Amino acid sequence: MRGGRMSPAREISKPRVRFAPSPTGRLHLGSARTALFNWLVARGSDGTMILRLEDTDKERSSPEFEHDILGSLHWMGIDWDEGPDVGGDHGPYRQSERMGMYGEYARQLLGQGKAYRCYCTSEELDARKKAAIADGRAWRYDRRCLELPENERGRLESEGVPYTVRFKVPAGTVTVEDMLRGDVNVDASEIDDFIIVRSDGSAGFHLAVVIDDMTMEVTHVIRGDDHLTNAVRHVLLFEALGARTPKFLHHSLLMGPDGSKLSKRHGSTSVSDYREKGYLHEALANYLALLSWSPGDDREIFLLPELVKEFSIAGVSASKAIFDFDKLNWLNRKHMRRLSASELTDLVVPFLEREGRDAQLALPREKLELAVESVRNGMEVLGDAVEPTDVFVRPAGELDDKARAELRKSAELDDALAMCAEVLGAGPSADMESAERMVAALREGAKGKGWGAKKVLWPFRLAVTGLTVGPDLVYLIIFWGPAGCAERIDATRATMEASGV
RNA sequence: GCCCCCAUCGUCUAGAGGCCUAGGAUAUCGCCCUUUCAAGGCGGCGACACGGGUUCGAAUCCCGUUGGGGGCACCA
Repeated sequence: MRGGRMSPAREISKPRVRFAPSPTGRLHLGSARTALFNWLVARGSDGTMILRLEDTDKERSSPEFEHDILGSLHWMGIDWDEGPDVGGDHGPYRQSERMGMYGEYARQLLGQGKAYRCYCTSEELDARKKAAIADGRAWRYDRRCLELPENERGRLESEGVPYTVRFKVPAGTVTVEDMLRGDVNVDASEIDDFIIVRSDGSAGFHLAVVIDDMTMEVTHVIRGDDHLTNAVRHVLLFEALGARTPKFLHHSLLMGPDGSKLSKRHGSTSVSDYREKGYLHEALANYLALLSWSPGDDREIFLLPELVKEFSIAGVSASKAIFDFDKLNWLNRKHMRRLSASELTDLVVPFLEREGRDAQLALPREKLELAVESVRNGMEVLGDAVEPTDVFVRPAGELDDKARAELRKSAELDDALAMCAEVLGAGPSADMESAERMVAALREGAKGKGWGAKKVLWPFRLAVTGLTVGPDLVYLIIFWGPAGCAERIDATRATMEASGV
């Protein structure tokens, strides 16, 4: 928490914040974190959350991605008060629908001499840039079109040569007031005259963002560190437009395990990937919040409402955040543990469906819940319930090789299994308590013979399930019932005899 | 290359000049529990990047170095 200690989120009075993704891909984990920070600030201080789609890049934007972004946000529990789907007083909320507005402001800047037309083509620019770099000079736009002779300008205009509009960066020092990093000062000479209107007449990113933030009355711009230098341009634009500059907070970027910006080569990076993998939305949101934010004490498990209550900008760190898959897994476990058997089962069912586990799905609901419950502490993600619950739909008497070998090794197998049959015969009921009593009785029985408990319990597992690994014995007893278990043991014996033991 | 940001265990972090022999979590290792796999309990390993200041005293403040990251598009 080096960067700065500003007022807690709830001390900000009615902020208007926005999350402004561009629909050029599925919602990235890093963007989700940005959205979460914005949302926490809004919800923690009676503010307004705005969702704005920055879809000015027609080539790369798609409705499919837009759908994924809204869906992923909703899944995480993030909502908004104004946005493309819910409307609001400052709409429209898609930049593609705001183009007319940008044109007006661009004309205003042009009229005031704060911007100028540039007739340089991309090719010319490219060539001059290459030349500059070859000469070892830093390349910045050379202002050729700002200094165009009048007659030349007139000729180009009358010929209708396409042009871009560039912002005329004034000399001086620009200060970005960042809530996390303090004042960031940059000399304007570092910034070249950037393009605010493209040659096709559409607004560029910087113009669109600033006009939107201005007209949407955004008070706090919370976004990634990668925009810190852009903020310099934005401050310049706000000033040129005579608008109040919002407060900024540039949080650190999400990195992969190797320390570079989290990207596909580190594995899955979209929220929907994690949803599909079987992570709980509570766990993902919790984890994302914990990257760069800390409550200041040892607590780590938070539900969204608790996060809203606890989150404060003062607890946000300015340093890098590496995405740690292990810790996410741990948090997912923690959050799964809070779920009831019924809730967990609801979440597991789609995974059983996806894997075509018809047999499990055909189970009566309470049996399925029991099966899921019995394997829950082995689960890291929801999909982990699929394979381990197979044990409950195995045919009786079917042995895998390891189980068969273990059974053969057992010296007093017949005695042990006879004891199992006896104990199982003692009770028809199949609740947790009586199942525990039966296991206890098996232990007692073993003790009575001077054996360790394993001598009886191990063959019990092997004979009932035909496998060497599986859920706790009490679950087996409840699932099949004492009589069912006894039958399965008999079936295993028959198998053993048939194979000549 | 230029500009900007960042710097505590492998990772996420606590730390607001003396509460620091630097705390927690995760990962890892070991032990315990134990019918299997886990889970759980207990314990171990493990960090203030470096160098200068300021100060009675620095992980904390300042400067420099190094390292990492970001930006320098008619992408956002």
